[in-house]
Amino acid sequence: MRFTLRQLQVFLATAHHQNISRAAESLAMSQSAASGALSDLESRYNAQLFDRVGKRLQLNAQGYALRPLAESLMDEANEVEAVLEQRGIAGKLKVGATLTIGNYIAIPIIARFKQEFPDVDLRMHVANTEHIASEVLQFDMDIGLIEGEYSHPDLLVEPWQDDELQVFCSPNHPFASLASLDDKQLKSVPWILREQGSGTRQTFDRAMHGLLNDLDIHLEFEHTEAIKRAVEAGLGLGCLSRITLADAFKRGSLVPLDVKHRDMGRQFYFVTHKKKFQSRALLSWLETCRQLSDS
Amino acid sequence: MRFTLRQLQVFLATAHHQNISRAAESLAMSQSAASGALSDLESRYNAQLFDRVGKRLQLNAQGYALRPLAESLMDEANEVEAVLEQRGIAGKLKVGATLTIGNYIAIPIIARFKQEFPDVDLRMHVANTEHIASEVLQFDMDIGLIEGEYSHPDLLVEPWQDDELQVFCSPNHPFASLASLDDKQLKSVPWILREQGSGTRQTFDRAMHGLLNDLDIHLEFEHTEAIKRAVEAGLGLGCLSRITLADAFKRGSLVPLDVKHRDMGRQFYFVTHKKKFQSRALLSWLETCRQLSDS
DNA sequence: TCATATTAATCGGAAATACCAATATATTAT
DNA sequence: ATAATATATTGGTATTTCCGATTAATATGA
Repeated sequence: MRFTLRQLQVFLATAHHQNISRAAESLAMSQSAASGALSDLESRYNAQLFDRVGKRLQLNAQGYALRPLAESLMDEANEVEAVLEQRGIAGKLKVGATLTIGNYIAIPIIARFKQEFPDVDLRMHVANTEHIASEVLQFDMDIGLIEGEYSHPDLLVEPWQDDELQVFCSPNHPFASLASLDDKQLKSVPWILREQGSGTRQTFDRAMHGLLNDLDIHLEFEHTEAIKRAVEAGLGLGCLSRITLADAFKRGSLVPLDVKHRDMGRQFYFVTHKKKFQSRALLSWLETCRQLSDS
Repeated sequence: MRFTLRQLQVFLATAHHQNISRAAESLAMSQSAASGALSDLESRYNAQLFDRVGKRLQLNAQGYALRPLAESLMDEANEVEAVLEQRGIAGKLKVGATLTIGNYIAIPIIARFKQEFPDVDLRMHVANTEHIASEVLQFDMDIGLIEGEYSHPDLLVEPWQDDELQVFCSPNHPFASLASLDDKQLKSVPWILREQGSGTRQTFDRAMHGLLNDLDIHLEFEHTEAIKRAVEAGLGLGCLSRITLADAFKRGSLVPLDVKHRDMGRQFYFVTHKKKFQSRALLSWLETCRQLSDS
């Protein structure tokens, strides 16, 4: 073995920041040491990991090939260190989730996980599917919990649990007492929906296929609470994941509506990087997720 | 990261040899350096990896927990180095196989594999199922190809391909012309079989369940060729994997016999260590195995 | 366009580390 | 008890790592 873990750390930090100085800073070492470590790694193997265009460090093909392996190696080195330090399951775990999942489903999971594994430094970041996928790809996030379908050669996308959208209105709405709605009725009223690009909207659009151009999309919000309040105020019909509506239905502040011949089903997925080492913290997180969605 | 790859190498070599001096020798370093590296690793983390009983170094609980992770880490470090050196798929691959598999099935696989991946240093070691499993457990072997069922919490045993045993006799034997044999006939003649403990014998015993005590086991050999020659000489009936008999049947030097109500089916398995890093060489080997057993 | 800021690479020296040979110490075998 | 075998320790040397300072090259902005 003619490289050191330190050199790999420098390589990874540099790939991350695309900047030696900030990489050095993040590793609490001098810029010269980082520069030296990197060029040492390269010259030892007669390899170019970065293309130096001016003072810019651009990861090249070989560096690109190295990155996932190096990342995985460092994760594993952390596990080794955990055993050496006789720590239990500990470490950092960066989880990304979409709005619906992060605000509703993830909350009880986080509670349970923190209780079972208090030594894991868990960070949850809420963003849209695409953003989460790209962070997982960049190794900036350990796992993503997403709604929309997403596929990429380097990503492992695993179905996790089923979900269904639910059309709803205020109790005072004329539709509130109807047994079910047909296409004509759907076209006759204003809608209040999540914005384009969200997983919820994606599913809605698919479910309303063929009808989409005729629908009156009155308002778009980026948050489920805003939509619920707008619908409550009688501004129109809404369509959101059942999970976000359970409370409102129980209280009677909103009313579920049955829609004919429209499939509102969808799935939530785990998304991870294929080349990433599966740390014990990550495996425990997955385990906790699965346990709580079975019950 | 407060440990080095070198220290981990020393740890692993010591765990392997249970002896610092030979570990040092295998790493081409002095005994004192190895001793120093190991005690450095231990003192840095205030950890005991080995119990020093007299001059014996006995891996203890913590060391035992560390070993699979460390082993996996080093394997992955080798992959990293392969990328740095811009090698293709290369490295060492130690394959263990039982007699039947090693001498018959593995030959064409090895030929194909060497042709496709000439840079992999492939070593095949033939031994019985139990021995192979224990070497895989000790990380002395990357993968085992076994016949018998075998289970262990740290081992991953994956079904690979089907096989069937075949009863056979010499062309001059009175049974040669019979359409099929019943239990009474099976009991009336001497048998020439593989020895107790072999996978082939294990399957035979299971197939002959209820009849076993009444069978006349005339001879036991450790090699299939010996059994075939003895049966050819008219010394009795044999029972071996079909694969080892195809040639003899084609030449007419041996004759297959049909046996009623006896299930001679069995399976071959891949066996690997759960915690082991799957190197590209190993994955390629598995791929080659699967390709050739499909066709 | 020219000055200023930013950044990567390089150099010299200090500190830390890895290594070896020799030696001391401990255990097993005869 | 003695020889043989192993591990740990010590002292000394070579190597490596790192920092601060400097230099060279590139962006930024007036």
